[in-house]
Amino acid sequence: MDPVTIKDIAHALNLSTSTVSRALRDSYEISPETKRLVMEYAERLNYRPNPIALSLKGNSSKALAVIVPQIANNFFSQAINGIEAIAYNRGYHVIIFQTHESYEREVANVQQAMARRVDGLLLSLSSETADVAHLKSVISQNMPLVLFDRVSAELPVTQVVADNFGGAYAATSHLLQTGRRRIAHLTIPPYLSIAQERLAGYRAALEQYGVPYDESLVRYGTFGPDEAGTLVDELLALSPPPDAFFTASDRLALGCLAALRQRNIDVPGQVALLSFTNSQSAHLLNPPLSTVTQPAQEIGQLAAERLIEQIERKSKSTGPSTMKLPTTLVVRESSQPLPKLVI
Amino acid sequence: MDPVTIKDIAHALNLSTSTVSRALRDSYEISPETKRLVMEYAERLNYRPNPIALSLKGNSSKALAVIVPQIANNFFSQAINGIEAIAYNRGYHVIIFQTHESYEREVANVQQAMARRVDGLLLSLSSETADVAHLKSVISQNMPLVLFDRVSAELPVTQVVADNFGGAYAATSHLLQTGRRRIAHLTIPPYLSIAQERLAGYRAALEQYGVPYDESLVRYGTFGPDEAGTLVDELLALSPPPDAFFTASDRLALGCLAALRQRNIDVPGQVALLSFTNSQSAHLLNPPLSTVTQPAQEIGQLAAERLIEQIERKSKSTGPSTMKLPTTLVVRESSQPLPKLVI
DNA sequence: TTGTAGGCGTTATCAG
DNA sequence: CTGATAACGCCTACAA
Repeated sequence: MDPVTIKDIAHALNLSTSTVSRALRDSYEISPETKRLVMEYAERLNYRPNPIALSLKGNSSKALAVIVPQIANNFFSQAINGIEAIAYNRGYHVIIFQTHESYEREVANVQQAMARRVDGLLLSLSSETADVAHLKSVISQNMPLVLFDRVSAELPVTQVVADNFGGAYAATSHLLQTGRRRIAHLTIPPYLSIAQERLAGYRAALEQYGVPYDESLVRYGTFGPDEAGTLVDELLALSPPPDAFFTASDRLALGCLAALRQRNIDVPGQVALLSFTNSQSAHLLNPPLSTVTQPAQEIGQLAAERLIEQIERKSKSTGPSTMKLPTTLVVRESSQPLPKLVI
Repeated sequence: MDPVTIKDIAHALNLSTSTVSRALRDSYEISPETKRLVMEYAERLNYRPNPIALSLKGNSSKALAVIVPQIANNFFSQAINGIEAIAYNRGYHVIIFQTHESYEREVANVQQAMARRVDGLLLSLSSETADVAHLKSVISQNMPLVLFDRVSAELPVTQVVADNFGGAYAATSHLLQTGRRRIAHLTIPPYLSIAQERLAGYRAALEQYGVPYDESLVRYGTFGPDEAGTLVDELLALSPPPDAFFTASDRLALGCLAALRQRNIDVPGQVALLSFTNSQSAHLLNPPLSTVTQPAQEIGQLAAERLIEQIERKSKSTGPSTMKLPTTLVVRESSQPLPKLVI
């Protein structure tokens, strides 16, 4: 019960493989009669061209590689959702790789994807990645590449990100407007572009409000298990302690909230909490979590669209560009104005 | 800067392609000297065999298809995480397809995967899928297939699921033990194996406690947006209204909680809420959500392992079997005993 | 020990 | 209009 090939059809119909091939592609040089014959027979046998043979021939595999740190993460799973939707519509398949935040794994995955002869690469950097030589090599081999979310300014490629600066600025401003002055920033490893941009937005807002930047209020997580507890403790030990937390991810937000609750810190009475997050249940938490939301699915879609464009018209007409999608600040109870102002 | 091929190496070294091929595979019939030469040169040029050519030749693509209803779903993204981990270790790649709960899309995806000549299929049925002819055809073509989570008894293949009956039984028993008697069951479409098993567990527990089964307390969602609100309203309109909700998914649990809260229903005072869920923040909700958790990642891992076994020793030594992984009931505040017993 | 030839499924080129 | 042939990259009889 092996798959039907053109050869099978040719044999059965006493035609040559080239005639059958042309008939199937509805070539103008084939007689209507023969076309009909071939088409019908192919239909009956449920003929499907072998995409592997096509790839080998045409140098196009109709497959995209998606390389992300973690699939089991609200942001990335939503982004992949967007990518898959676009890819499917354009006839591409999506091959998934996880780096598990490891640089080595990222390099290995990129090589594997190249070896697979994918038509293009969508990538979000691991938190360990400081050196992007492996991606420069990808570019020098003319492999279409689009970065999303965690990008690198060193790479002259199209990049799709959320407006992290704007989101962090809005978040911090909101906290300042509601009377907070000692705003801790709990964030992800500093190599990451998004960490830098969020930090910049945070600092810009502080400056705008004349609040001096205090380095000791900024802490970097490392994706370790239960790290939020430690960081929260360190911050609470400061004097004066923070009156607000601005966290940079789902994980940190939930970890931070759990830690605060466990230590019987009143949120938002003692400290407010506001986070970058794509968690579906932010509004159901106690207290509801104010958030800056990234349009994860749209980022995935846009990145996939740009990649496919790049693949299909290999003309370098449009150079690399960075596309920023707006984030959404949603204020929920947890960051409402302080009853009595601190300072 | 095209990828290096065996031919390139052969040319450069004045050897034939077959010699190079054999040298690279470390064949015994090649002189150590030649081997060294070839190996070193290949190394320098960073030669990588073209997997597409290998596939075309060998009939093995080293790729697995994973077909799920939705990637952006805690359960599935965790399961895929497990799948990818195993696949990566065994040298397989993972190609992702989403059915978006559509039967047609599922059929199309299965065909695409077959056309891609993947080595095996991991699938979780869409909620619309009543007819599994497309999968019988997969089996009849000798394509390795493993179902997980949403399975079908009609198919003689290996299936990996959580103990849905046991989980539902434990959940319902817990609610009964804490004094609830009118337990509503808000669940997913009835075609799904997991819906049936959960319903069976629910009924078994009721029977065990001598509480008559009331069909009007069971409602089926359809993955529509904001459907929980309607269902909750219908249930609350019953007389007597339910004193507990047992929901079958993340989505339903969060939707239900939001609806209850919006209607100012005290949870767990008026109604308790307990759910099948893989949400990472169940313990942070207000009130903390008691849950039955499926070992999503382990299900993915086990399914991938079984599939790869099946692929690699094509011997049909081990027939199809159904593997049930235990679920975990975690009781949190929301289903604590009722202060005053309802009856 | 190495080389030659054929084939995996398809398409493109060139002849009839 | 249709057919033979070569090629994509690799492997494997079979020859030498």
